[in-house]
Amino acid sequence: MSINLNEIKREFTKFLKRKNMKVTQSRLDLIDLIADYGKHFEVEELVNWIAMQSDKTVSRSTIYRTIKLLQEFGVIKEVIKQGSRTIYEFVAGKAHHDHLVCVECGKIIEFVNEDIEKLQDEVCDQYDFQPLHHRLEIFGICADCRRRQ
Amino acid sequence: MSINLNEIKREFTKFLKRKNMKVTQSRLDLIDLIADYGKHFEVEELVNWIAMQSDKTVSRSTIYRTIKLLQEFGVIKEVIKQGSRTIYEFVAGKAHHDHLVCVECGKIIEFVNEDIEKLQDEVCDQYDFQPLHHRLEIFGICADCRRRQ
DNA sequence: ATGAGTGCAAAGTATTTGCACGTAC
DNA sequence: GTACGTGCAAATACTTTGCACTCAT
Repeated sequence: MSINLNEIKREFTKFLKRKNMKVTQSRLDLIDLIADYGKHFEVEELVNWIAMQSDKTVSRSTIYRTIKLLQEFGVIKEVIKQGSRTIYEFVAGKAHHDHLVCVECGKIIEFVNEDIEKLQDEVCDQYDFQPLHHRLEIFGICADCRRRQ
Repeated sequence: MSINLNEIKREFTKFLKRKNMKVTQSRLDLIDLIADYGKHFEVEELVNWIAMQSDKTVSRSTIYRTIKLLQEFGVIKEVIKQGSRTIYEFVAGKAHHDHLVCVECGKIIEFVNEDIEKLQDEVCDQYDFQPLHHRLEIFGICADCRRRQ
Protein backbone atom coordinates (compact mmCIF):
# COMPACT_ATOMS: atom_id res chain seq x y z
CA MET A 1 0.00 0.00 0.00
CA SER A 2 1.67 3.12 -1.26
CA ILE A 3 -0.34 5.97 0.13
CA ASN A 4 1.19 9.29 -0.65
CA LEU A 5 2.35 10.75 2.63
CA ASN A 6 3.37 14.04 1.08
CA GLU A 7 -0.10 14.40 -0.33
CA ILE A 8 -1.59 13.75 3.11
CA LYS A 9 0.71 16.28 4.72
CA ARG A 10 -0.17 18.82 2.06
CA GLU A 11 -3.89 18.30 2.72
CA PHE A 12 -3.34 18.40 6.47
CA THR A 13 -1.52 21.71 5.99
CA LYS A 14 -4.57 23.11 4.21
CA PHE A 15 -6.78 21.72 6.96
CA LEU A 16 -4.70 23.50 9.62
CA LYS A 17 -4.68 26.79 7.67
CA ARG A 18 -8.45 26.60 7.26
CA LYS A 19 -8.67 26.37 11.06
CA ASN A 20 -6.13 29.19 11.51
CA MET A 21 -3.78 26.78 13.18
CA LYS A 22 -0.06 26.61 12.70
CA VAL A 23 1.71 24.10 10.54
CA THR A 24 4.37 22.93 12.95
CA GLN A 25 7.17 20.45 12.58
CA SER A 26 5.70 18.22 15.32
CA ARG A 27 2.36 18.01 13.57
CA LEU A 28 3.86 17.02 10.25
CA ASP A 29 6.42 14.71 11.84
CA LEU A 30 3.74 12.82 13.69
CA ILE A 31 2.10 11.86 10.42
CA ASP A 32 5.40 10.38 9.24
CA LEU A 33 6.01 8.65 12.52
CA ILE A 34 2.57 7.05 12.70
CA ALA A 35 2.81 5.97 9.07
CA ASP A 36 6.30 4.55 9.72
CA TYR A 37 5.08 2.69 12.77
CA GLY A 38 2.78 0.97 10.33
CA LYS A 39 0.31 -0.76 12.61
CA HIS A 40 -2.45 -0.24 15.13
CA PHE A 41 -1.09 1.61 18.13
CA GLU A 42 -1.71 2.81 21.64
CA VAL A 43 -0.32 6.17 22.71
CA GLU A 44 2.17 4.74 25.19
CA GLU A 45 3.46 2.31 22.58
CA LEU A 46 3.95 5.12 20.09
CA VAL A 47 5.69 7.33 22.66
CA ASN A 48 8.18 4.56 23.42
CA TRP A 49 8.75 3.73 19.80
CA ILE A 50 9.39 7.38 18.96
CA ALA A 51 11.85 7.64 21.85
CA MET A 52 13.79 4.72 20.39
CA GLN A 53 13.72 6.18 16.89
CA SER A 54 15.33 9.30 18.37
CA ASP A 55 15.66 11.26 15.13
CA LYS A 56 12.35 13.06 15.52
CA THR A 57 10.82 13.91 18.86
CA VAL A 58 7.22 14.59 19.79
CA SER A 59 6.10 14.70 23.39
CA ARG A 60 3.27 12.69 24.83
CA SER A 61 1.15 15.83 25.26
CA THR A 62 1.61 16.82 21.67
CA ILE A 63 0.78 13.31 20.56
CA TYR A 64 -2.50 13.41 22.44
CA ARG A 65 -3.26 16.87 21.09
CA THR A 66 -2.32 16.02 17.53
CA ILE A 67 -4.16 12.71 17.47
CA LYS A 68 -7.36 14.66 18.09
CA LEU A 69 -6.61 16.86 15.11
CA LEU A 70 -5.76 13.88 12.93
CA GLN A 71 -9.01 12.22 13.92
CA GLU A 72 -10.92 15.34 12.95
CA PHE A 73 -8.92 15.48 9.72
CA GLY A 74 -9.90 11.87 9.18
CA VAL A 75 -6.65 9.94 8.88
CA ILE A 76 -6.74 8.41 12.33
CA LYS A 77 -9.50 6.46 14.01
CA GLU A 78 -10.04 5.09 17.48
CA VAL A 79 -10.73 1.54 16.39
CA ILE A 80 -10.70 -0.47 19.59
CA LYS A 81 -11.75 0.42 23.11
CA GLN A 82 -11.12 -2.42 25.48
CA GLY A 83 -11.14 -1.81 29.22
CA SER A 84 -8.95 1.26 29.65
CA ARG A 85 -7.05 0.70 26.41
CA THR A 86 -7.62 2.77 23.31
CA ILE A 87 -6.13 1.51 20.08
CA TYR A 88 -5.76 3.87 17.15
CA GLU A 89 -5.23 3.19 13.49
CA PHE A 90 -3.83 5.24 10.65
CA VAL A 91 -6.60 4.81 8.10
CA ALA A 92 -5.48 7.14 5.30
CA GLY A 93 -6.05 5.51 1.96
CA LYS A 94 -7.78 2.48 3.42
CA ALA A 95 -11.38 1.47 2.83
CA HIS A 96 -13.58 1.47 5.91
CA HIS A 97 -13.29 -1.78 7.79
CA ASP A 98 -14.07 -3.26 11.17
CA HIS A 99 -12.15 -5.52 13.52
CA LEU A 100 -11.95 -8.94 15.09
CA VAL A 101 -9.96 -8.78 18.32
CA CYS A 102 -8.45 -11.89 19.88
CA VAL A 103 -8.90 -11.69 23.64
CA GLU A 104 -6.09 -14.21 24.16
CA CYS A 105 -3.20 -12.81 22.13
CA GLY A 106 -4.48 -9.36 21.23
CA LYS A 107 -4.26 -9.98 17.51
CA ILE A 108 -6.36 -7.61 15.43
CA ILE A 109 -7.90 -8.81 12.19
CA GLU A 110 -9.41 -6.27 9.82
CA PHE A 111 -12.41 -7.13 7.72
CA VAL A 112 -14.56 -5.32 5.19
CA ASN A 113 -18.20 -6.19 4.78
CA GLU A 114 -20.29 -3.92 2.63
CA ASP A 115 -23.51 -5.70 3.51
CA ILE A 116 -23.07 -4.89 7.18
CA GLU A 117 -22.43 -1.25 6.26
CA LYS A 118 -25.57 -1.17 4.14
CA LEU A 119 -27.70 -2.68 6.88
CA GLN A 120 -26.38 -0.12 9.33
CA ASP A 121 -27.47 2.66 7.00
CA GLU A 122 -30.92 1.08 6.79
CA VAL A 123 -31.16 0.97 10.57
CA CYS A 124 -30.19 4.65 10.75
CA ASP A 125 -32.82 5.57 8.15
CA GLN A 126 -35.39 3.66 10.13
CA TYR A 127 -34.65 5.74 13.24
CA ASP A 128 -34.15 8.98 11.32
CA PHE A 129 -30.63 9.01 12.73
CA GLN A 130 -27.75 10.67 10.91
CA PRO A 131 -24.69 8.45 11.34
CA LEU A 132 -21.29 10.13 11.65
CA HIS A 133 -19.07 7.16 12.37
CA HIS A 134 -19.29 3.74 13.88
CA ARG A 135 -17.21 1.06 15.44
CA LEU A 136 -17.86 -2.67 15.30
CA GLU A 137 -15.60 -4.76 17.50
CA ILE A 138 -15.95 -8.51 17.58
CA PHE A 139 -14.07 -9.98 20.52
CA GLY A 140 -13.24 -13.67 20.48
CA ILE A 141 -10.49 -16.22 20.05
CA CYS A 142 -8.42 -16.49 16.90
CA ALA A 143 -7.60 -19.70 15.08
CA ASP A 144 -4.00 -19.78 16.33
CA CYS A 145 -5.00 -19.40 19.97
CA ARG A 146 -7.68 -22.09 19.66
CA ARG A 147 -5.16 -24.46 18.13
CA ARG A 148 -2.71 -23.71 20.92
CA GLN A 149 -5.25 -24.63 23.62
CA MET B 1 -40.92 -6.26 30.56
CA SER B 2 -41.27 -8.31 33.69
CA ILE B 3 -38.02 -10.15 34.09
CA ASN B 4 -37.95 -12.22 37.21
CA LEU B 5 -35.36 -10.67 39.48
CA ASN B 6 -35.66 -13.41 42.05
CA GLU B 7 -34.92 -15.95 39.39
CA ILE B 8 -31.85 -13.98 38.34
CA LYS B 9 -30.63 -13.72 41.91
CA ARG B 10 -31.19 -17.43 42.38
CA GLU B 11 -29.10 -18.18 39.30
CA PHE B 12 -26.44 -15.71 40.33
CA THR B 13 -26.28 -17.46 43.70
CA LYS B 14 -25.60 -20.75 41.92
CA PHE B 15 -23.00 -19.01 39.76
CA LEU B 16 -21.21 -17.70 42.85
CA LYS B 17 -21.31 -21.08 44.60
CA ARG B 18 -19.91 -22.76 41.50
CA LYS B 19 -16.99 -20.33 41.75
CA ASN B 20 -16.65 -20.88 45.50
CA MET B 21 -17.51 -17.28 46.12
CA LYS B 22 -19.73 -15.95 48.83
CA VAL B 23 -23.31 -14.90 48.33
CA THR B 24 -23.22 -11.54 50.05
CA GLN B 25 -25.90 -8.98 50.65
CA SER B 26 -24.05 -6.39 48.53
CA ARG B 27 -23.86 -8.70 45.56
CA LEU B 28 -27.57 -9.48 45.62
CA ASP B 29 -28.55 -5.91 46.42
CA LEU B 30 -26.65 -4.60 43.46
CA ILE B 31 -28.80 -6.65 41.11
CA ASP B 32 -31.91 -5.06 42.60
CA LEU B 33 -30.39 -1.60 42.48
CA ILE B 34 -29.29 -1.84 38.88
CA ALA B 35 -32.65 -3.27 37.86
CA ASP B 36 -34.44 -0.51 39.79
CA TYR B 37 -32.29 2.13 38.16
CA GLY B 38 -33.80 0.84 34.97
CA LYS B 39 -31.59 2.41 32.33
CA HIS B 40 -28.11 2.50 30.86
CA PHE B 41 -25.67 3.70 33.50
CA GLU B 42 -22.17 4.83 34.27
CA VAL B 43 -20.61 3.81 37.57
CA GLU B 44 -20.51 7.34 39.00
CA GLU B 45 -24.15 7.86 38.12
CA LEU B 46 -25.11 4.63 39.86
CA VAL B 47 -23.03 5.45 42.94
CA ASN B 48 -24.82 8.80 43.29
CA TRP B 49 -28.23 7.33 42.69
CA ILE B 50 -27.63 4.62 45.29
CA ALA B 51 -26.47 7.25 47.79
CA MET B 52 -29.77 9.09 47.31
CA GLN B 53 -31.79 5.90 47.63
CA SER B 54 -30.11 5.41 51.00
CA ASP B 55 -31.93 2.22 52.00
CA LYS B 56 -29.29 -0.08 50.55
CA THR B 57 -25.61 0.82 50.37
CA VAL B 58 -22.90 -0.55 48.14
CA SER B 59 -19.53 1.16 47.88
CA ARG B 60 -17.93 2.24 44.65
CA SER B 61 -15.24 -0.46 44.97
CA THR B 62 -17.81 -3.17 45.42
CA ILE B 63 -19.76 -1.85 42.48
CA TYR B 64 -16.70 -2.09 40.26
CA ARG B 65 -15.89 -5.54 41.59
CA THR B 66 -19.45 -6.80 41.28
CA ILE B 67 -20.01 -5.38 37.81
CA LYS B 68 -17.17 -7.60 36.62
CA LEU B 69 -18.88 -10.62 38.11
CA LEU B 70 -22.23 -9.65 36.63
CA GLN B 71 -20.61 -9.24 33.22
CA GLU B 72 -19.11 -12.70 33.52
CA PHE B 73 -22.49 -14.00 34.68
CA GLY B 74 -23.97 -12.33 31.63
CA VAL B 75 -26.57 -9.91 32.93
CA ILE B 76 -24.54 -6.77 32.43
CA LYS B 77 -22.74 -5.53 29.36
CA GLU B 78 -20.39 -2.67 28.62
CA VAL B 79 -22.39 -1.27 25.74
CA ILE B 80 -20.81 2.06 25.00
CA LYS B 81 -17.22 3.26 25.24
CA GLN B 82 -16.93 6.89 24.31
CA GLY B 83 -13.81 8.84 25.23
CA SER B 84 -13.25 7.99 28.89
CA ARG B 85 -16.88 7.07 29.54
CA THR B 86 -18.07 3.52 29.93
CA ILE B 87 -21.80 2.93 29.82
CA TYR B 88 -23.23 -0.32 31.11
CA GLU B 89 -26.58 -1.94 30.56
CA PHE B 90 -28.56 -4.51 32.48
CA VAL B 91 -29.39 -6.94 29.69
CA ALA B 92 -31.07 -9.78 31.58
CA GLY B 93 -34.06 -11.01 29.65
CA LYS B 94 -33.37 -8.80 26.65
CA ALA B 95 -32.54 -9.97 23.16
CA HIS B 96 -29.11 -8.96 21.94
CA HIS B 97 -29.16 -5.51 20.43
CA ASP B 98 -26.80 -2.75 19.43
CA HIS B 99 -26.88 1.02 19.85
CA LEU B 100 -27.21 4.35 18.11
CA VAL B 101 -25.61 7.06 20.24
CA CYS B 102 -26.44 10.72 19.69
CA VAL B 103 -23.25 12.73 20.04
CA GLU B 104 -25.27 15.91 20.73
CA CYS B 105 -27.64 14.91 23.49
CA GLY B 106 -26.27 11.53 24.53
CA LYS B 107 -29.50 9.72 23.76
CA ILE B 108 -29.09 5.99 23.31
CA ILE B 109 -31.34 4.14 20.88
CA GLU B 110 -31.36 0.34 20.95
CA PHE B 111 -31.88 -1.64 17.79
CA VAL B 112 -32.03 -5.30 16.87
CA ASN B 113 -30.95 -6.49 13.47
CA GLU B 114 -30.66 -10.20 12.94
CA ASP B 115 -29.17 -9.80 9.50
CA ILE B 116 -26.20 -7.88 10.88
CA GLU B 117 -25.71 -10.59 13.48
CA LYS B 118 -25.79 -13.29 10.82
CA LEU B 119 -23.28 -11.46 8.65
CA GLN B 120 -20.96 -11.09 11.62
CA ASP B 121 -21.07 -14.85 12.17
CA GLU B 122 -20.22 -15.35 8.51
CA VAL B 123 -17.23 -13.05 8.81
CA CYS B 124 -16.03 -14.96 11.87
CA ASP B 125 -16.39 -18.28 10.05
CA GLN B 126 -14.41 -16.86 7.18
CA TYR B 127 -11.51 -16.02 9.50
CA ASP B 128 -11.88 -19.14 11.63
CA PHE B 129 -12.48 -16.81 14.54
CA GLN B 130 -14.60 -17.85 17.52
CA PRO B 131 -16.66 -14.82 18.56
CA LEU B 132 -17.39 -14.34 22.25
CA HIS B 133 -19.14 -11.00 22.22
CA HIS B 134 -19.29 -7.88 20.15
CA ARG B 135 -20.21 -4.26 20.30
CA LEU B 136 -21.55 -2.15 17.49
CA GLU B 137 -21.84 1.54 18.27
CA ILE B 138 -23.15 3.95 15.66
CA PHE B 139 -22.42 7.54 16.64
CA GLY B 140 -24.39 10.31 15.01
CA ILE B 141 -27.13 12.87 15.47
CA CYS B 142 -30.66 11.94 16.42
CA ALA B 143 -33.81 13.28 14.78
CA ASP B 144 -34.61 15.60 17.71
CA CYS B 145 -31.18 17.20 17.69
CA ARG B 146 -31.23 17.69 13.92
CA ARG B 147 -34.64 19.37 14.17
CA ARG B 148 -33.35 21.62 16.94
CA GLN B 149 -30.43 22.87 14.85
C1' DA C 1 6.38 40.89 16.90
C1' DT C 2 2.85 38.15 18.46
C1' DG C 3 0.02 34.55 19.46
C1' DA C 4 -0.34 29.72 18.97
C1' DG C 5 2.26 25.32 19.95
C1' DT C 6 5.31 22.58 22.74
C1' DG C 7 7.24 20.09 26.71
C1' DC C 8 7.13 19.48 31.34
C1' DA C 9 5.14 18.58 35.58
C1' DA C 10 0.94 18.85 37.96
C1' DA C 11 -3.92 17.98 37.96
C1' DG C 12 -7.90 15.36 36.51
C1' DT C 13 -10.69 11.16 35.62
C1' DA C 14 -11.79 6.43 35.88
C1' DT C 15 -10.58 2.31 37.91
C1' DT C 16 -7.90 -0.90 40.88
C1' DT C 17 -5.78 -2.36 45.06
C1' DG C 18 -3.78 -2.95 50.05
C1' DC C 19 -5.38 -3.35 54.37
C1' DA C 20 -8.17 -3.62 58.59
C1' DC C 21 -12.53 -4.93 59.77
C1' DG C 22 -16.95 -7.46 58.94
C1' DT C 23 -19.66 -11.37 57.44
C1' DA C 24 -20.95 -15.83 54.97
C1' DC C 25 -20.27 -20.35 55.57
C1' DG D 1 -13.37 -19.92 63.34
C1' DT D 2 -11.65 -18.92 58.96
C1' DA D 3 -11.36 -17.08 54.62
C1' DC D 4 -13.46 -14.19 51.55
C1' DG D 5 -15.79 -9.62 50.87
C1' DT D 6 -16.26 -4.84 51.91
C1' DG D 7 -15.19 0.06 52.51
C1' DC D 8 -11.87 3.30 52.78
C1' DA D 9 -8.03 5.73 51.21
C1' DA D 10 -4.06 5.34 48.53
C1' DA D 11 -2.27 3.91 44.20
C1' DT D 12 -2.44 3.40 39.29
C1' DA D 13 -3.35 4.24 34.44
C1' DC D 14 -4.67 7.22 31.01
C1' DT D 15 -5.46 11.76 29.49
C1' DT D 16 -5.76 16.77 30.02
C1' DT D 17 -4.09 21.22 31.41
C1' DG D 18 -1.38 25.49 33.30
C1' DC D 19 2.62 27.70 32.45
C1' DA D 20 7.03 29.37 30.71
C1' DC D 21 9.49 29.05 26.68
C1' DT D 22 9.75 28.40 21.48
C1' DC D 23 8.50 28.84 16.85
C1' DA D 24 5.43 29.78 12.71
C1' DT D 25 3.50 33.48 10.50
